[in-house]
Amino acid sequence: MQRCHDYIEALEEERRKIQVFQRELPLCLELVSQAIESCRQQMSGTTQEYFHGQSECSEQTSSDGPVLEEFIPIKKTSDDEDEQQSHQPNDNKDKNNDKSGKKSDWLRSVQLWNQTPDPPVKEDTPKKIPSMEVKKNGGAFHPFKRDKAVGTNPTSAPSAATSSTAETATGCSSGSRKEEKEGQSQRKARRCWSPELHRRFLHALQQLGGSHVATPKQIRELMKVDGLTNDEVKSHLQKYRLHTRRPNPAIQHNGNPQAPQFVVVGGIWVPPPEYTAVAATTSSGEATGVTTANGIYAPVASVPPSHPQGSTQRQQPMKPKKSQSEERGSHSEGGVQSNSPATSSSTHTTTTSPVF
DNA sequence: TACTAAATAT
DNA sequence: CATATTTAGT
Repeated sequence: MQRCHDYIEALEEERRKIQVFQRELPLCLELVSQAIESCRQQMSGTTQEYFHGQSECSEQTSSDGPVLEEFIPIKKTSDDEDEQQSHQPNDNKDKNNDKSGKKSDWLRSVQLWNQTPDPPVKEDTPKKIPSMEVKKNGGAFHPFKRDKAVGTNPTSAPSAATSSTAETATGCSSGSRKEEKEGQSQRKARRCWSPELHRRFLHALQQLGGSHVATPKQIRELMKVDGLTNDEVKSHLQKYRLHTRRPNPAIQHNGNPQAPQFVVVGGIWVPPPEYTAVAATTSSGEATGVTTANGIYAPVASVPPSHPQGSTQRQQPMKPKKSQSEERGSHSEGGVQSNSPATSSSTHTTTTSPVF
């Protein structure tokens, strides 16, 4: 008897632990519960020949078991995640009498956990509904409000400012108009990359050794701008890389050797070779000479060779995937960059950075 | 309409 | 994390 009792306690202890992982181990939890229950019954009715058949006993009978009240019938209705915690499969209200249904219930619930949260419910989809009916109610009414998880964040007020200069809202054309609607799609308000912000971005980039080795997360951390998210940085980085890579095919040569002493190669985007300075620390170099640690606008002094393409990035040819992190160590960019094919017969490429 | 920037999906 | 696609603002 005593042993049994201890056993039960031990099991309960286990169950407590498992409970934390209900989602992951639903069956485990269930089995332990049943085991406990079975033991209890057996004990209580030592004499009583209760035949608990297949462990199906209901717990409630005696149910001194504190347990299971966490059953929440649950239905996935609410989109809120997590609520499902307890999800005990058997909401056995009927227990004994019908053993058949049970098993299937379990399975069903298990699946739910895995995915497809709420097949049944029509609306209320947690996130984006692919499309479908979307737009139609242009605001008519959306009974269900879609709270925005992240929402609240400061975003709207550009302020943020992070220390130092308050990065005036600048740029962003048109004043702030944030429709507070909130009713529907809730697309995050666009973040405007003010010059200040971009400057920080560049700075971070520089510290990290170039747009191709820097990762969004690192960048964000270096920028130290509060409300900024990885996704925003990521997106900006993407754009940056894009711009920087193809400064502009057209211009060069075109015939006007004369006047334009400088061409706008790409404004801020094209800060090709710098980084080197910093790179010193870590090496690399990759970018030929052109020191210019410069800040943002780097007048790329001629340097025909490097030019847009050659220098900064080009590694594209092969290795399309995975790889990239390590790099930096040395790699002076195997070949490439060097030569300066005629391409730029061009004369000078001085950049001027227009505004941003 | 063509393009760009930023958000979001893969 | 890298890219692709979508949604807006010009």
